[in-house]
Amino acid sequence: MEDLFGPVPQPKEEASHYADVILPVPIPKMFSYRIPSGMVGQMGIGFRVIVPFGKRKILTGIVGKVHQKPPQAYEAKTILDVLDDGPVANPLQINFWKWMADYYCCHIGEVMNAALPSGLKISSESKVQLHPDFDLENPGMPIDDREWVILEALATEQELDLPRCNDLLSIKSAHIIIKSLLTKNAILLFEQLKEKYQPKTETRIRLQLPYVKEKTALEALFHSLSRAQKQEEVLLSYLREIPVHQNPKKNAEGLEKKVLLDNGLSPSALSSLVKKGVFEEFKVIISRFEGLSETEENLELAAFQEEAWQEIVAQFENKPTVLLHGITGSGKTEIYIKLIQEVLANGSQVLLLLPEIALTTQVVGRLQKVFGSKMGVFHSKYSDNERVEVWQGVLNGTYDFVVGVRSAVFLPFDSLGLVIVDEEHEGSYKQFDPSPRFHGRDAAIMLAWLHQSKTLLGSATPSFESYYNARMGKYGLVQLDRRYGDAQLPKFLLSNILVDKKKNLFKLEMTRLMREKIQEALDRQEQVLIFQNRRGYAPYISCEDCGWIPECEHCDVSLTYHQYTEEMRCHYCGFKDQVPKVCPACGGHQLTAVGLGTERIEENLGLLFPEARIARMDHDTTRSKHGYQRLLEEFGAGNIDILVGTQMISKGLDFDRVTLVGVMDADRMLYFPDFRSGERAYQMITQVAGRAGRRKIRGTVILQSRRPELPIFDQIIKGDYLNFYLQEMGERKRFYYPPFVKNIKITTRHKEFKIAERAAKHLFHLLSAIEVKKILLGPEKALVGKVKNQYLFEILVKLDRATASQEAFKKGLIAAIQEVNSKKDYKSVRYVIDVDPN
DNA sequence: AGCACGCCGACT
DNA sequence: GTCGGCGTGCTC
Repeated sequence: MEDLFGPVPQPKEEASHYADVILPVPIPKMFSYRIPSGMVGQMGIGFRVIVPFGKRKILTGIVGKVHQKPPQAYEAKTILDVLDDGPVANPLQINFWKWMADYYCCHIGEVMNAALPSGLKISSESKVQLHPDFDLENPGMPIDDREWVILEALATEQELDLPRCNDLLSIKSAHIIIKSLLTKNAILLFEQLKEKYQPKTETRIRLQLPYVKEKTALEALFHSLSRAQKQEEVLLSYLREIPVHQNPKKNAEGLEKKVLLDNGLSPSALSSLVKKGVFEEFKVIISRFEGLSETEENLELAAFQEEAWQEIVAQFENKPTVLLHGITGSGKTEIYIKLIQEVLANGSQVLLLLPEIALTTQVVGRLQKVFGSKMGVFHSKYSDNERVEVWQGVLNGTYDFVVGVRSAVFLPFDSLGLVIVDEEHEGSYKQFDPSPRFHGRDAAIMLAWLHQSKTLLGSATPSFESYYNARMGKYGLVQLDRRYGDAQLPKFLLSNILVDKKKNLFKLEMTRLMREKIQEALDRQEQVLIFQNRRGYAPYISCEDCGWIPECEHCDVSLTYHQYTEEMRCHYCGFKDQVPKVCPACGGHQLTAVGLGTERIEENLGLLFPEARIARMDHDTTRSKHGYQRLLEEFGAGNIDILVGTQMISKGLDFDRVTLVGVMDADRMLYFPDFRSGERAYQMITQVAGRAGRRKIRGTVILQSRRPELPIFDQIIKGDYLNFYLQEMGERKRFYYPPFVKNIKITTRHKEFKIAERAAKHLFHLLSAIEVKKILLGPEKALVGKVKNQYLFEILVKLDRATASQEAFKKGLIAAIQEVNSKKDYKSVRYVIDVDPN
């Protein structure tokens, strides 16, 4: 503070500074710590700090606020250390975290946990060592046998971590013994902090300076090596790669050890040369990502794309969010590229979100050709170290443009100019399990808003929420209804399962039409995609005599039969069991698989088309990091004739030779007990149909159905999204479904049915007293009423779309949960709040 | 969420 | 008697 007379003299006792620190614990507040005076200038919002927490824990947190108000109710502990020279997160990110915690009713620590790659978190490990004043020969107090075990180990090993102590004593927790030794002043406990992120290094070799500077030294060296043939070979080989005298600079950079030894040289000869001081071994930090250079120069937009692009730019003038509704194959990617190039040229950053499955595909390769090494990829299959490198790449400006999955919204952007959410309607944008249960698209819109920038949503089949916002004028709307290169939309054929069944033409789950069309495609050497949104062999096994169905021991669901591994698995908790030989209920021998999964379709196809090469793409065949990529390459190379798959095959596959797409059970998706089932079915079928005939030949799509007369099929076939939307919206309005209301789902969870139920009822009662316009449904046993031995009850709340009433309700909700939780019967009940559930 | 503390039953 | 089971409360 300054006045006319210059700086105000500092008071004698300097005011203490405090930092409110975000810690990775699920407690809904920040924690205030005192900042040591020497540290004040070295830190601020977004810095990582190390703080003591509780009795013996040390945590890393991020400073969320700096102030000078000492806390009233307690004595603040002191920050132990600042970890970096600069902030790892900027103030804008912290605001983003706060918004997310508020909107999704979770704790800011949980948001931080999700946001930081775990490589940026620091783990603390407690270790013990002998107390320097302690005399092993003369302890001066009674030491029992188990204590001696620890002390003797410490005499030889200097220090021990806690798991090691447990091992030594073969007990689960040694802490009682450790505590006793501590009080006897026999040992000391200390914390060792470990940075998890390890930069990737490579070992390089270079010639020591004397041999570079003076030719005579090198000559003398060769002379002395005349009797060591292997070493001479190494030296010669090195000099062949790096002519040190012509190019001493290159010697300074050295040669990668692996490359040198790849020439079939002896590693031991090299190491003796290193020992002699001829070569020097050193390590350099390298990037985990290969630098790729741009290979594609200019892209040409078709006239209709150019038009759409101009319209998007124009709409951004007065709307922060624009929805690009473009049919499959209309070339949305090209439009994205042009927009991205423009924003990057202005010096701003761009984030492109893709659903998880779309990220591994051709889209990324395509973008890489255009943007090269300026583009970062943020993938869910990346290791922590790789994630940290993308994070730091954004921080230091290596990556101005990132393509990533939903968690890429947490990267440390400081000047976003544009956020694009492709396949905006995809349900997988919503994080479901660990909190924060956020929607990638909605978070992206918020993020863009915080950066004062724009969001483009792209989809062939927009979510009703976005379409509604666009039609109401809240978002801009741009339509693209032509395919690139004027490829034709596929021809749809509805095939009636029931009719074929009657005529006995329904064989191995396929109608005659389906079988004929597949055969025709095979005859023409074209490729076929078969879609069934269910993995495994069959949803369940059933006893033909008594109807018994195997169920999971821990969850309220039947077990899915996987033929390949010959076992039954629970898709909720992963429980596995062997298939019983006889029915445990009646002793019957007729156990048969009921229903249809991808595995069974694969098998059926093998029987019907024995000469065809068939492969399957689902969660089970693509579990490994490159499984997906490999299948795609095989398919692209034409080594596969028929590919069977789940939704995985509906995303981003763009292959010329696919002319037929078969949907095994088009009705299945319509019967989910969920208000979105119609929307989902439309999106799914349209999406997978879009894989057919993306080039010259017109593709064909066959939908097998039991009820082909349903209007939704006609709408899908005509591509009449608007009519489908309007019709469904009538229902949504009548029954108060989103987007007319905002949903919040609250689940209570307890290992006892009655307690979970009663807690839910109690909560329901408290919620109904909140003075906000709302509809409360429940509490009801969840659709899957038991998961992992915990019973689940759900309450569904429908709220007005107005932000104010949502905020008021959420406040009341948190208070209500706290009140229920304070009752001693319900202490161990867990609550899950899901805002905008899927 | 961890983790300590504290109060109970099943054993060397 | 002790070990270790889990219910309860706290974390700046």
